[in-house]
Amino acid sequence: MAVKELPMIRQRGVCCGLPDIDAGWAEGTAGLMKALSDPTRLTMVASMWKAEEPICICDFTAGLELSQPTISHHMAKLKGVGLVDSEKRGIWVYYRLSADLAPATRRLLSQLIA
Amino acid sequence: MAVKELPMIRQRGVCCGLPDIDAGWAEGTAGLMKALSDPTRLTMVASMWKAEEPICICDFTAGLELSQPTISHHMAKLKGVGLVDSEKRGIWVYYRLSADLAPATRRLLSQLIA
DNA sequence: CATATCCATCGACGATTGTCGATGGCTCAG
DNA sequence: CTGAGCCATCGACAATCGTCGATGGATATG
Repeated sequence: MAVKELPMIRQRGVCCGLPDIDAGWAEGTAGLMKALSDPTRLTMVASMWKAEEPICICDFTAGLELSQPTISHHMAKLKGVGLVDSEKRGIWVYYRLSADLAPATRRLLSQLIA
Repeated sequence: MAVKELPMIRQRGVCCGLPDIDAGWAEGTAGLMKALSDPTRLTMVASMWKAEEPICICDFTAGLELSQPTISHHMAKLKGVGLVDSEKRGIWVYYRLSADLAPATRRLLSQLIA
């Protein structure tokens, strides 16, 4: 990321071009970022990442200081962007990071979760 | 990320523990994610990343189909989390990715922007 | 069956967000 | 000085978000 000099000459009312940024990429990536933009959801994702085994919703409800509907709501958002998979076992529902995460997403998480 | 087996036995009303996730990390990282959770801001960041030279606000206003106050508003958010630096030059204001981004943040962006 | 636990969904609420038009401060050209 | 262009800030608005209590379905126990 070498930083070039500022352009010296510029006429009023005349703007230069921007690099081409794919709108689909921006939309999709923003969706993923939005899913990760809440401390609670980030904590859940990091927990599943570090635990490397499925975690029961009841454990999140007990561990984080939030109501059960709120936990469910956050988990639904993570599921909505395909970050997690769920598995029902008896009366419990276990969540884990999706088995088929895109490699880029996996690298992103490994970068994110120290 | 080997996925272990589900716990077989579990008593009703008894929950296991969660991995320890630092609350400060969650809060801070969520803030960064929130800054990147909008397609417009993501496009701006990617533009500055790829251009490797400062970009004038007027170029964003011309290139993205949004009003000038909206562009300014988004840029202010990016500046708020320390992602960008600004430099006034005549009647123009140029923005670039912050010169002293945390290495982890830089790696994150390089991972994000294909 | 009756009861208790776990969980998702619904409906509601205040808070935050993305967007815009209007305004005013700078800065340069004439 | 005057006018015009660039930009940040303000005030407003609809939309979304995070949170909760209430409800109901599913499942296991007795």
